[in-house]
Amino acid sequence: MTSIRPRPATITDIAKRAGVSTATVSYVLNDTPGARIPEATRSRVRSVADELGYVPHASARSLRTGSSDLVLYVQMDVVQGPLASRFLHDLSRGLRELGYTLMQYGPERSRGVKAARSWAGMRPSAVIAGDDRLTPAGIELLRKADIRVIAVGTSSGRAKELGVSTLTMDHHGLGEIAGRHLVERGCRDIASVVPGQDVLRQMGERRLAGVRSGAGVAEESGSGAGVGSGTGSEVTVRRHDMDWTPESAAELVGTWLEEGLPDGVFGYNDEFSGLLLGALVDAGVRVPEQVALVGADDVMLCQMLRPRLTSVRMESEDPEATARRIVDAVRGRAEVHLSPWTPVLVQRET
Amino acid sequence: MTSIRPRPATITDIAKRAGVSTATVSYVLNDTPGARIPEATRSRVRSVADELGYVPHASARSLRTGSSDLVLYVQMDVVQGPLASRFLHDLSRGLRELGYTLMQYGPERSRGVKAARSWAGMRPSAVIAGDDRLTPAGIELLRKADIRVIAVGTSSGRAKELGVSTLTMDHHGLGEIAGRHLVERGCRDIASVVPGQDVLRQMGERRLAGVRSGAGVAEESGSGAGVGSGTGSEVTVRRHDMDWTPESAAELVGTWLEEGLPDGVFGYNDEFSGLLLGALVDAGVRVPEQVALVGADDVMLCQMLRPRLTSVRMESEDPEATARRIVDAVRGRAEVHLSPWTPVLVQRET
DNA sequence: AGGCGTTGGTTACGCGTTTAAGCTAGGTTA
DNA sequence: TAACCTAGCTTAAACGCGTAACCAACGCCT
Repeated sequence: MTSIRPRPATITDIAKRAGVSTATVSYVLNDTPGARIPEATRSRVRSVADELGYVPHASARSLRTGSSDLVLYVQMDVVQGPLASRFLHDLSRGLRELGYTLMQYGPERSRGVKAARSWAGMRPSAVIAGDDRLTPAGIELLRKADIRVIAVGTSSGRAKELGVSTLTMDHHGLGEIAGRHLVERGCRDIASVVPGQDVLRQMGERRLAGVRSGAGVAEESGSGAGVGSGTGSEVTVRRHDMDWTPESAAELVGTWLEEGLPDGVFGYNDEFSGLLLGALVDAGVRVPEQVALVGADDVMLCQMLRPRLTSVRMESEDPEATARRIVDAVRGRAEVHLSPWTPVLVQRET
Repeated sequence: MTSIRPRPATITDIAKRAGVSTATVSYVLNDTPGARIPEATRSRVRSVADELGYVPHASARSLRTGSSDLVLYVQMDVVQGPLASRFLHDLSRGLRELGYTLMQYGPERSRGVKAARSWAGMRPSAVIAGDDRLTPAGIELLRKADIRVIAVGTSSGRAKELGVSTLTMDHHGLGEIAGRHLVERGCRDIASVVPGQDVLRQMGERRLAGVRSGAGVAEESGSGAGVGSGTGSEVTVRRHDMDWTPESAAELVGTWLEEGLPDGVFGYNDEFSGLLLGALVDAGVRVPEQVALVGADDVMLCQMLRPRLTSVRMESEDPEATARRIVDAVRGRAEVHLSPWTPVLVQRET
């Protein structure tokens, strides 16, 4: 009370005041099994601790025990939107139940060894990060510090080889669903959008590949033609770059009007698709009569647009089970490789 | 190398290997001013540190120095969406430049003393949290631990009295802009939407009050009538609850069709407005001819909808300055009370 | 030769916590 | 009576780091 600088209470303070040693305080406050402390002492210590507003010093504890309860989630763009927040929520709960604390770090712009070093500094039990932030050297550094690594990304390929746990999203499968749907709907000239932006581009490429595969078009057929599976008629899938702006959407639609309108569009995303839908309506194109449109993620936006947007949603069959598996990886029990979401078509009006 | 459990290198390891004392290593690695170490020794120490993959133990350091570089941002629903992420980005950068590390904690469900205790455990320099998570007792606990508190919320009232820094959003002013705009546009029967959901409701109430004020209607005029400012004709503002679902939007529009269509709607939000727009179009209502619609936040969604959604956007005049002020609060230099966003109307087609 | 300033370090301690090991008083057993 | 338990503590040693205080050796001046 009289001290100028308020110094938080320590177990030493409690010990003095309760007339016991610090060890006793520690035993009481941690309910250490095997410690023989009579109830009278216990309650005395506890009430003093309460009175002093004691709160244990996490740093000191982790310094002593050598391990922290911290799990670092390095913010990334790989998994985003409602899916990410749902996932984060489940994960956070699962970890908390096991005594871990999930902390989000970022937005992070550094990568590789430099990033790994800054993560390792806080000696977390595990790091969950986008695989674009991880390099072999960085992973090695973390492993040496006995920190588990979980790489999140589009493809588990590289990370898997490095022996870290992975969490992937099946963008290819998502694209396949969209491609197949469009072909079944009768589309023969499909346009697939790839975002120009850095991180999204990779995912766009994978989704594009998926659309091709779903539409029964050979991988490398650029803007060429392939044979539609089953139907026998020709299906083409062309790739188009677009930025996340209304102007870019209008420009792309302009290009289509010149070069010939596709009859089916996979907009990469609900958001990209929303912009495209607006631009198409502006151009007087009737959706879905002239152009069918499929988005992805199934966000609320789909239900705001008229016509309502058809979308491919990533469904998690059992979020809790996923969280549990990740917790396993965090504890170092196992190296897990998960891809816990299944793409499902949500058909609406476009 | 031969150790089973990989133990991260410490300065002691480096010291041994470089043939110097730990003090020297510390001096070198921290570039301690005033320490007289010749370049030869410096580089030797550094290379050994590199070789061993040394990374300083954040806990040990903060234990020693008594202060951590950690700033805790407790996730909340009060400030959300694109505004929040932009803000977080600026803040994170500003803090990093000053040597702080911003960490997001949450989603947090506990509150009061219990929450404060768990935050205090990691001895951060400051905690930034929604004011709905803070109680006087919790704030007191944090203050005793010499941790700065920044309360984020709709109204700085309560928190200000408790002597913590505040960061508020002028929801009332936002509503005012919307209300004034609708009246100027000729609307006389205005409907203002308030979300049913917990956290959003408070903000909805404030925005509603703003709409009333902007429309020149007395505060407590429920669904009664007031005198339009300047025009002399009567303006009414009615309040409507709605959930964030398409069904709820349709229901509300249904109510309007029965009770009489308003000629102006403030949808609380772009998202709520988007749902309403869809429902209105479904009902054959022409927007904006029959009903003018104003959202808020000015997210990309506005440019996807047709007609394009008019919105009130919160503009930050100087994000960096804001970040700097907050950093001041974090350092304990000053108790700041900020409301760094100005509502601005972005007129589009609705 | 003695005093002094500078260079290049080292020693020693404390931060708050956990935990293995020891110690004491009283009771039980041989 | 001595040896031996056991309950109920206490002592002391870490953990990794920062830093004030100290120290030896050397060059230089008087």
